[in-house]
Amino acid sequence: MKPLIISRAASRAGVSIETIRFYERKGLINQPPKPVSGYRTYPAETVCRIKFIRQAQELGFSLREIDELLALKAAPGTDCSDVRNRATAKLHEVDTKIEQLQGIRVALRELISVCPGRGALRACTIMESLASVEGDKEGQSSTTQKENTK
Amino acid sequence: MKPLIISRAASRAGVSIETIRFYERKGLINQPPKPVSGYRTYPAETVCRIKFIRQAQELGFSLREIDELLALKAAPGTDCSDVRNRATAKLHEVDTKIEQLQGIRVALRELISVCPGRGALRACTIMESLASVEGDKEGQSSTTQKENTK
DNA sequence: CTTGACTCCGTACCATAGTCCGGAGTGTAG
DNA sequence: CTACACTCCGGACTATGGTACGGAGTCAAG
Repeated sequence: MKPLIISRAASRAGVSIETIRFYERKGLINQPPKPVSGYRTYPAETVCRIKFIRQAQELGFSLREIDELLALKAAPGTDCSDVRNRATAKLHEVDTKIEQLQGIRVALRELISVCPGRGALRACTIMESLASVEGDKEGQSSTTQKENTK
Repeated sequence: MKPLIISRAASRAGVSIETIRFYERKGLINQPPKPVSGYRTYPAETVCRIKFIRQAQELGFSLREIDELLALKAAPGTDCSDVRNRATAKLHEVDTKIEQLQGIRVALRELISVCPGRGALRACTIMESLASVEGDKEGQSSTTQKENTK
């Protein structure tokens, strides 16, 4: 049985070697001790852990969040509800993002449907509606420089 | 009439001073010439341009894309269809993003609904399904190291 | 005419998720 | 035993959209 050196671990996990090193630097996975001479060998758990990370990424979790998830996994007293709550929070985030994008979609559709689609740019309603957003005369909520700059 | 120095331009456009400078560095807006002595004054067009940028950002355009949009605006022979095509392409991107997020949503919902929601982590089905993704024995599509690393 | 707020400018830094590089060491096939 | 491929390692670089800093100059009020 060939030792699980980094290249094999990477191909098993479906990531690049660089990604493994990156995760090691980020503390998402442990770097195996370096033998006195030779290459590091990775335990099979590391491959699982990387797959876990990729799965969670596909669900929209950031590496930071995944790190927390993995910490929960390691903590002795973790309750299932902790994990479930995180999943629920993420679901809400995803919902919000979808709503925002749907708003964008509506705006884009509107823009496109109204645009004549040919002719000089003068007549382009898209450019117009992007450009003309007049009517707000600064200083509504900003009294000083500082507030705006903060 | 007070001169439109950067702080006033920023508050009128609803961005920070730093953002204006950043856009100047990026070439999205022109930096007004510096007077021999004193502060730069911005033309009103710059404020409009910044508002245009923010509007387009809200529609999901990146700064790079907005730069192109602005270039179109400036080019003499630009046809309205150029702009329309970009908006349409962006609409497709947004649609794709929404679909991806909906896929994520479905997966998260499924995970959450199956999870008991309480009890030890051992029993947490979310963790389980994230962790157990066995069945792919590396090297399906990767013959060499290089391919994986690329 | 001083003080305090502001501008100007380059540079460095933040987060996110990696990717690439180059030199030195190592493992193995021929 | 010698190539050659691979590992190890730190550090630099990518893209995105800004934010922060520090010192020098400037403007306006008191």
